[in-house]
Amino acid sequence: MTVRTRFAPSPTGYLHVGGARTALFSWLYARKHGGKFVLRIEDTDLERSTTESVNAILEGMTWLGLEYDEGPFYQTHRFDRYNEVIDQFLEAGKAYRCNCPKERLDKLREEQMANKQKPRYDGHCRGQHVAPDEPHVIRFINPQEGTVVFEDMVRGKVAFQNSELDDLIIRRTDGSPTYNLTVVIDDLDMQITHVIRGDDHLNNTPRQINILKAMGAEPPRYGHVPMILGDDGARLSKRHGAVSVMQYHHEGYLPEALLNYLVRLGWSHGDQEIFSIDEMVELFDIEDVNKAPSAFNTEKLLWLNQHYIKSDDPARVARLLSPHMGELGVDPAEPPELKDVVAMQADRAKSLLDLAVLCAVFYKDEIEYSEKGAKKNLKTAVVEPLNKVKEKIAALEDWSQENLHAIIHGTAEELDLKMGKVGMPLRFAITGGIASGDLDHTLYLTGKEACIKRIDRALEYIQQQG
RNA sequence: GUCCCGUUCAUCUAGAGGCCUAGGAUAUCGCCCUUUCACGGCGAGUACAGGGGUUCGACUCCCCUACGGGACGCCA
Repeated sequence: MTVRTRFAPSPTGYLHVGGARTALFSWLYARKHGGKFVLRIEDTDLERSTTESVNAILEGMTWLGLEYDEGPFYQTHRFDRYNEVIDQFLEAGKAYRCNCPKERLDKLREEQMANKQKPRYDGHCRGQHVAPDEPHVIRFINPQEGTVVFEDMVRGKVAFQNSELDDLIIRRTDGSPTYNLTVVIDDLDMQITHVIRGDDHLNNTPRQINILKAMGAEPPRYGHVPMILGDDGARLSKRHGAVSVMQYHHEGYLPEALLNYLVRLGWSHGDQEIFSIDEMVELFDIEDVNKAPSAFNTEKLLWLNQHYIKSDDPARVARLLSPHMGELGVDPAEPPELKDVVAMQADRAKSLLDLAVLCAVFYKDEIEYSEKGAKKNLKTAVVEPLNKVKEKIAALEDWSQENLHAIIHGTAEELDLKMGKVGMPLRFAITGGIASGDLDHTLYLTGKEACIKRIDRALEYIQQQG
């Protein structure tokens, strides 16, 4: 039997990190077992479903690289099939029409709550004859005795009393089928073998198993993964900041960093923190996922992002960085080569946004000084060393890091100054205070012409300050 | 309210009855490296929710309590 998993979001918003993690687990499970990963769009809620949301979800999956093998399938295209099953149920006496007015249902619920009972439909219309042409819903006849037991891949054995369940609606008054019915039919028709989903669905599982049994089918295996909480331990929501996967894209996160972070949330493999996609596929096991919800921690995500920024191929990082450079108004196509700048600057960036700022100075005509930095670094005392370095640079024919290194150190020696007295103002003159790598490396990438220009400008600035 | 589920450092986690003086990672702090900022290296503090059992022995098994989350919809 080939493994078939699925991701089945409802298109009522963007792809959020919780959904992304569930999708990742599902995808990993399929990949690990050489199976198929199916994407299904659960859009039976006509009111709230939008194509923008579908696109947003697709976009998020693509960015993360969670490619699906089949789909996307839309539930709205499958109404005939759902109705077929509902009609069969009706014929076989496994479902019935119900015309209980809302008022009756509300009252029932209130009474049950007052009696400290779980609110549930009382089966009032079970024996009644409701004519097909009057407004009605269809309810599934749920067994009222016995227990539904299943072995969940993450929770272990889970049992629900049938007496806790009621006759749920499977077709609305407007004729549209409802969630618990459609998932069951789809998972069956799409031959899903392993249903990996958020644990907010745990309570739906016994109902779905009962429907499946009524169809004479065997239930798939289930794995309910705990949800993700915000930093404060409360359910993740917009007030926690970025929740949408694409938001992370825009904020300069690498997809592999988010993936790595997400896979470690609720799952681990010994002491290992860094996982390539291949390692995830090889090592991940849904059975090892924790049962408890975990809190999303941006600090750790940031650490992983930095890790990938500094250890990925600089050429690749440069490609991802380019658009962000453009946003800062510089053109990274000009020399120096962006990948060289990235190679030098990557260590100090936690995001591509940071990195863009760090790299932009190498492409600007005019750099800005921070007031505090200028006050500290550009004093009359530094005029002499700056001038000297400038002269030597101007005379330098072979533009190499080694020669620049020699110039800087030579100047310090000649003037009998400590390295810092030469290096600090020089670095400030060249970068305007932006952190960068070795001074000679920084000068080298900045280029001869720009170096001279920037030193001149610093000297001018000092003169103006008097 | 009822049902279901969960609970190890601030956070993510290791732990399958003796390996635990509870390990790793992030964050924090300190030291080292260093022409800056980082990176890197080394080090520090911080946790088994509480109470009862079972056992020679419990973070690990059982029960109760507390706390947290989920579900209870003509949403998915």
